[in-house]
Amino acid sequence: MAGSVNKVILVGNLGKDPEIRRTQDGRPIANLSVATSETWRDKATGERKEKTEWHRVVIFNEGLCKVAEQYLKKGAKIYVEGALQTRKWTDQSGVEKYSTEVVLQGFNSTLTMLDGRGGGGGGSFGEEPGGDFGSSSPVSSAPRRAVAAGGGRNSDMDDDIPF
Amino acid sequence: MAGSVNKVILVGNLGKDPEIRRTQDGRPIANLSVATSETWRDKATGERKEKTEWHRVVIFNEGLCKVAEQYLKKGAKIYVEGALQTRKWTDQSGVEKYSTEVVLQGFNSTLTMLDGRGGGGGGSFGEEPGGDFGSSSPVSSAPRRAVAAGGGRNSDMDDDIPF
Amino acid sequence: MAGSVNKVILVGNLGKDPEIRRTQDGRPIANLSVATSETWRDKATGERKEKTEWHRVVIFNEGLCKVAEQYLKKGAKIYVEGALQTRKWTDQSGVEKYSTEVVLQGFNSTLTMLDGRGGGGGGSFGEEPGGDFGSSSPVSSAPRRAVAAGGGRNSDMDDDIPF
Amino acid sequence: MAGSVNKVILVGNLGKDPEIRRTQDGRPIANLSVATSETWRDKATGERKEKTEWHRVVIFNEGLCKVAEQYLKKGAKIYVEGALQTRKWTDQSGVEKYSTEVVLQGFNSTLTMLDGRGGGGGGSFGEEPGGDFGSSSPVSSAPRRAVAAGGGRNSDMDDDIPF
DNA sequence: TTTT
DNA sequence: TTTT
Repeated sequence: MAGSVNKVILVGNLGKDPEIRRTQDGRPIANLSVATSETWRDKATGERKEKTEWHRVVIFNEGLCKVAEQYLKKGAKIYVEGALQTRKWTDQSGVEKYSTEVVLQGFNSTLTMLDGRGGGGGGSFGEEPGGDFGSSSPVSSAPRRAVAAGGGRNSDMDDDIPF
Repeated sequence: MAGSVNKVILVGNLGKDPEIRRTQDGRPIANLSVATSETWRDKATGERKEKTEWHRVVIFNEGLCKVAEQYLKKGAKIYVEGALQTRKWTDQSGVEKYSTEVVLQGFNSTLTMLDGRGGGGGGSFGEEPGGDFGSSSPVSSAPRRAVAAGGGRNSDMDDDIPF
Repeated sequence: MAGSVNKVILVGNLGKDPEIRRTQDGRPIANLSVATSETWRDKATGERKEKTEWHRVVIFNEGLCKVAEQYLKKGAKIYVEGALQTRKWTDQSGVEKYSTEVVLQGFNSTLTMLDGRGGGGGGSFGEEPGGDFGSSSPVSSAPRRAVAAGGGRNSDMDDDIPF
Repeated sequence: MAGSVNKVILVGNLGKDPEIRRTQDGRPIANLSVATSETWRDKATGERKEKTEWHRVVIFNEGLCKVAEQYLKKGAKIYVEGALQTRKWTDQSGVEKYSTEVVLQGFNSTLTMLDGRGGGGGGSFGEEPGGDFGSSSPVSSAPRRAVAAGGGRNSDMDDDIPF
């Protein structure tokens, strides 16, 4: 079917370090466990409640895998944007299982660090038009939007807020 | 954990009519099967390819359940916004299974019809502050944003586009 | 600042046909007027109200410009995903003005047709890794996610959906 | 028009402390200046570039205004979800101007703190079904999704995560 | 099971 | 397993 959208947006924390493995032909795949949670106060008891949801995030994008490997650690807060995908597999006892994952692959995926853990402050990454991240400067090399537009903009935060 | 976001946005088509059931205390729950798909052309063969992903959408919100029951049919195109939730259950053979669903429940859920099937054109619905949809006019009664702002706006589409 | 997200998602209708112009070096730019609207029932009077918001959408992405030019018409319903950008300009009387637009440019932009107007049904498009859309088959050539990837994944959709 | 979506998602930092004012009838309105930025490396020169975009965010929701007033400070990193709205006004010289803002109002707006500045760690807030935030415990009282709902769902998170 |  |  044409005309559809499949998008997941998460802001959460890593429950453990990223796990990186490789396909037979050498492409990296990163797996993240991301926790999001809700807190609320029970109306009846007044008690504070919390529920955590765990998300399996799978990164096929090579550049984003590098970012995950180099910069993400257990506890890191991230923003991820990907697509829902349910995968069927058979466990060792021959039982069919399904696993639903948030897949980062292709043009409309994003991974952004929201804290400075692991040294260096947050960074934002997405699939770039021409390939993967340059090895020389993986954090900042992402040639995102051709931002040439709007010449003369000042990015100093303290003295140039237009409103 | 505080400071997290768990959001799914889908635009897709219903694979079958909504299924409505009720909890023991009478609250409705609607289940939708929503298809999204990707199409692309195989680089090697030039062949046109397509992959469909099926999403289980569960609506706990009473007003949105009514909308689903009354207006949605197999084939309908919808926009849904909800949260990811993975649920554990045990099948009849005692095997533990997990099911991941897109849950519409609470303040930040939306269901919008994008075509006119079932009679009546698209409509947009979200959880309203004060409760469920009024029974008298379920489609249009949603008191959404207090739109009083911006007085004097003209909603004619043909003669009042400001740019 | 690193670690930021700037995203706009609209589902709305075109108020007029797309306007295509070209930069001095020949790159196309498409301008769309997209209407979104809210309807609600006034709590006091019970009156049905509606407010329409108009959005200026600017497409710098060459492939999406082609799509806009060839497939979009006044009245078409679309899904767009882009970024907010405010631009400063000076009118003929020398008065400084600001214009805020939804910009589709770069990797994280999407344009999807949600109806079949203009002949051909909905279609989904995004910036592809390697460049612009192939001229031979602009609609379907978008090599989106390499969906075969992920070794062992089964993309048959007819016989193994879990619900 | 029915069947539309108008959504803005930002992750960015406050350029200055929130500005709170009140309507004549005493309802609070908070204005935030939120910066998002893009960084990239110039392909020709190899130079590191950055462009900052400033967003005017206006909060009409009373509970979220309280949160802004009490917890947000210049520099704070936040997640906001709202709708685009363009407002027309006339300046002191009688010149008509337009201002486009991200409006948080009504059911589908969210404000989440992503760092602990100002004392207290991140927190997540949205419009709750029944009214504004309780004054006794503004941070944690948000009765978000009634998470206990969904009979038979297991919300224990420590021992049954599938990955 | 949808849709194109 | 995270985080508060």
